[in-house]
Amino acid sequence: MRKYHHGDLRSALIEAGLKLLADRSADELGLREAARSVGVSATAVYRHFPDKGAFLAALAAEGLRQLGAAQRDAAERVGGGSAGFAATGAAYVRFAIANPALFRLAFSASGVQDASCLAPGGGEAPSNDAALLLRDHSRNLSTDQAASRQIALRAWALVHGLALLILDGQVVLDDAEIDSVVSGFAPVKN
Amino acid sequence: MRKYHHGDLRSALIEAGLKLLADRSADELGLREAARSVGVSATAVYRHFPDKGAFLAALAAEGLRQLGAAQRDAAERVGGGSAGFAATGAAYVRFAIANPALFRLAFSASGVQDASCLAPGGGEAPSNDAALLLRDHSRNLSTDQAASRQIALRAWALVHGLALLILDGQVVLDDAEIDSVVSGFAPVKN
DNA sequence: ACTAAATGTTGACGTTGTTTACATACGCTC
DNA sequence: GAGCGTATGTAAACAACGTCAACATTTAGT
Repeated sequence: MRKYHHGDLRSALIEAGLKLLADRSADELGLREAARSVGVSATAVYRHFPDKGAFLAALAAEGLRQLGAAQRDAAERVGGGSAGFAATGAAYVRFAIANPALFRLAFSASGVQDASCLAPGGGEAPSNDAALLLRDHSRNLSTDQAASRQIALRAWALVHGLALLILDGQVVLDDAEIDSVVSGFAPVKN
Repeated sequence: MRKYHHGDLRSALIEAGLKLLADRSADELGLREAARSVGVSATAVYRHFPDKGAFLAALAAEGLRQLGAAQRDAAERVGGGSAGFAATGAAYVRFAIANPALFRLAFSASGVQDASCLAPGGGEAPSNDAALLLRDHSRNLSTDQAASRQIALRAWALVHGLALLILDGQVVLDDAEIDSVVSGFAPVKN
């Protein structure tokens, strides 16, 4: 005997969406499918999200949160510092491998617009842990603003590219090689 | 007075597809839409492609060809060598910016499976110009196979990540800064 | 000229995102 | 507690999509 009102449909949908993203990609994920999997009618979703994009954005936000947490954990496990920086990089790539669809979604253009802490003029404080860790670690490596921006940019681009090349099957790396590629990163004068 | 037979529908569809990818993304691109835009019925497409995936794969292959050509041009324009390597990197990022949907498609997992020249054991000869340029330039920087693989990996990851971060709006860079980030790349001992 | 293959069309099926109109349940005030 | 407004869920419908099956027309080879 199901109740007419679900209780907390919004979170249930998000949880179901995350579960579905384990084997489907984000654009194979259907609104109706998500609704079906929590046992609710297709259009009930629209009481909690204006459209599919908003639903995906919510999933993306959750993905970003999980990524940040994984990175923070990894950095603390090695005692922070510059080893911690490398650890956040490896954690970034491993998170992508472990959650391909969620990772992709978190950084897709339709996702939440503000993973970025790298607007040209320094920008505002990043709103998520992943970006915050990147900014702080980069600042530790150089007090000069332009230099630390370059460091952040290169570090982010490196792990982001590596992650996606692996996800797309363009490149095949074992765990050790991931560490080696990521930690071989070194700030360069320009 | 249109003929019943089109003449060369396959190439016409590909051309139309490329044109459509200028403002739609690859999964917003519809088979029916492509067919419509060359003035042919929806199902005519199936005489030339087994399914939508095959159509997109053909577009991806063309994208990869264009990317390789742009990189080769760029490298030759600066006289090859290690400046040429940097030029291919910048060209990679600029191509992505100029053709976002096509670039994404070219490297999506469903695309042609072999942009990669970076299988673990050296792998086979790459089948496209982009990968070939990467391999050759990396080999010029180190005769040691493992080292040149690392160089290629890092270089590719850097430009790939940078390109996608820019496309996804996670990061905002002007032209000069792209050059600076890309050419600041330096091989590191690990 | 006849036939077989290649190519294009029509119509249909099941799926999707979304809208509109309607139904039910919760929480508030009296 | 009765009544009522709002939050929440449902049902039916629409257009668009990918794809299949059956049919039509054109081309090419004997």
